Amino acid sequence: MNTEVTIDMQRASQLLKLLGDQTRLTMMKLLQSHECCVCEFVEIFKMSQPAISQHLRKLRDIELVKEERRGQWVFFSINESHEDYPFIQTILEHLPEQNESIAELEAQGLRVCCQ
Amino acid sequence: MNTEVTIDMQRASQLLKLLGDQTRLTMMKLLQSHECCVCEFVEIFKMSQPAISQHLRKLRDIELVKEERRGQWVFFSINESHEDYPFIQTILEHLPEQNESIAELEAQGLRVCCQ
DNA sequence: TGCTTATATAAGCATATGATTATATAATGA
DNA sequence: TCATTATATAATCATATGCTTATATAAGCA
Repeated sequence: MNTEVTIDMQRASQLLKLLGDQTRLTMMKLLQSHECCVCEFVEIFKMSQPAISQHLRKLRDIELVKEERRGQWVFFSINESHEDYPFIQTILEHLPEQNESIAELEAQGLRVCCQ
Repeated sequence: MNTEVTIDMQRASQLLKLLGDQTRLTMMKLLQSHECCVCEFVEIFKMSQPAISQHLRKLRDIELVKEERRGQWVFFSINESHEDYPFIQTILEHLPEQNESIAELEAQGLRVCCQ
């Protein structure tokens, strides 16, 4: 017995199912270190815009990510205040950094900055 | 950057997808503290024997669990030597103990012992 | 040997999932 | 205002998933 907060099984399996898709899992890992907008994900994953939006919607529906419109773009970021974020975080910690994808974007001049 | 071993994204999402089913996730948590045979799981989950066997097969196919026949019964246990067991373990640590199901089994005299 | 219990596996089926295509909405800028 | 760019959403579809039913296999026991 320890003092850690546990998460109920139904909730846990729901979260794991969402992370059990390689695209969404990679999105979450990426978002841990960088905010990204939809068109950046489209580039990174070489996937259609609706496909990307639908993955992001699933992550947003259970509030794992937050969205914020800035001009034309909608930026997504990790919701660190999520009740289950500590759980999510320990999972993501085991995954390799995805900085390469971001670096590629930058190299191609496709990284979106809107400050 | 830390010294932790990471697990590639494809492998990670495959494992998370498997754990993203409440039955299999609960099986894994149970198996962490108790070996169980198929008929015990049938009782615990109130689920058909083929359904249980099929979940166990998926867990066994990627070697998250080991099986061992003892007489009529086939006992399943966690494969702690699995390359990715540390990853699995950190996930399971966040989940509530499932001792109650085992206790119920024992109360009903349905716990299988074959020594 | 034949019956019972435990388990595995195959086939079938309903639902879930993740993509595509088409279209709507929202912001920007000429 | 109109065209362009970014995004969301709806409809559709192929495939994956998880269950059921039916059946096969394996061990124990009378």
